[in-house]
Amino acid sequence: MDLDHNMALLKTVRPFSNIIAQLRNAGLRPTRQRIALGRLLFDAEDRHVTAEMLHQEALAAKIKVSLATVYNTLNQFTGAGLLREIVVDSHRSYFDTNITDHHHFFNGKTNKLEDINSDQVILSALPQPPKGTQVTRVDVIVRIQ
Amino acid sequence: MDLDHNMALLKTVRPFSNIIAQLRNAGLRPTRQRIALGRLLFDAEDRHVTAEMLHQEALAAKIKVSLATVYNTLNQFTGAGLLREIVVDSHRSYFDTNITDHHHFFNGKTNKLEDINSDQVILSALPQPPKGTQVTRVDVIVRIQ
DNA sequence: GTGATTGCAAATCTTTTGCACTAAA
DNA sequence: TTTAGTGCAAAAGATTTGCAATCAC
Repeated sequence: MDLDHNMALLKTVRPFSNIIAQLRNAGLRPTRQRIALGRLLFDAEDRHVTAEMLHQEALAAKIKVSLATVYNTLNQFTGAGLLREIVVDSHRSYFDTNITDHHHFFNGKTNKLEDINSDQVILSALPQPPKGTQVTRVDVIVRIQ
Repeated sequence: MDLDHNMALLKTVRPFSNIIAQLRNAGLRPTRQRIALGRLLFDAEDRHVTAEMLHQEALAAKIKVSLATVYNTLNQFTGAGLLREIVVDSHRSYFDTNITDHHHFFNGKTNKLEDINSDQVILSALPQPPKGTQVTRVDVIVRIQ
């Protein structure tokens, strides 16, 4: 039995998500809006969205939700560890559904993010953090054109 | 007033930088505002500033300059290669006077940046950029608390 | 029912821009 | 004199917030 094939199958099967359970687990009431946004976000492969993008997508899918609620929801999901914010552009916030350890390509022409698997980047030396501090995360951003 | 005295005075006033020549070289007219901001930025060790910070600093130094001009100047300096923009916070732009190849600590508690010398980070593996693109820059941000 | 959530509009914050004025060449 | 640069206020974007209406439990 081929492991890669199994993994691919798992990802294919993932559309039956338990977003409701995830929300409850995070202490967030499973409201219509949160469930709908959660499905848009998690019932697909790894995604990188801005609030505006997700709002447009929701409207296109006939989900009635305000932009303010999209912002609030993205922030709540991030606080709950369901999303990760990626800082690549000082004018816009991107949110990543892939919360495992990994890095990013950022295309400055298309403004699109792309995941880099953590095993593709080897950081063989890092400095000691300043006294009294500890490392919370290391982001590697490969900017491309 | 004799010439030697003038030269001595000039040296006293601008001990280390020649911002006027740098500006001319970059095709930017050496105006009173650009010279003053340039001195604040470059007559010191490596600095990480936001527009608001530099504006406050200018006002404190009795330099009459508007916030809009500070923004414009930071962008022009960056375009001319005198500064580098560092993206660590999706709500604010930081500018770094160190334009050599290096990386950063970003303290999430104090919102302060600190340089990491490029020889302190060893990236021994990086993925191939996607077809049709080329790497323009690699940023390593070590987030600390 | 009650407490959390939502929608909307207004507020806030950062950054850019239009235009008349000023200064550098 | 000619053109670039500046200041100001207004505009533009992104994001947050206050509050009444609505929804989940």
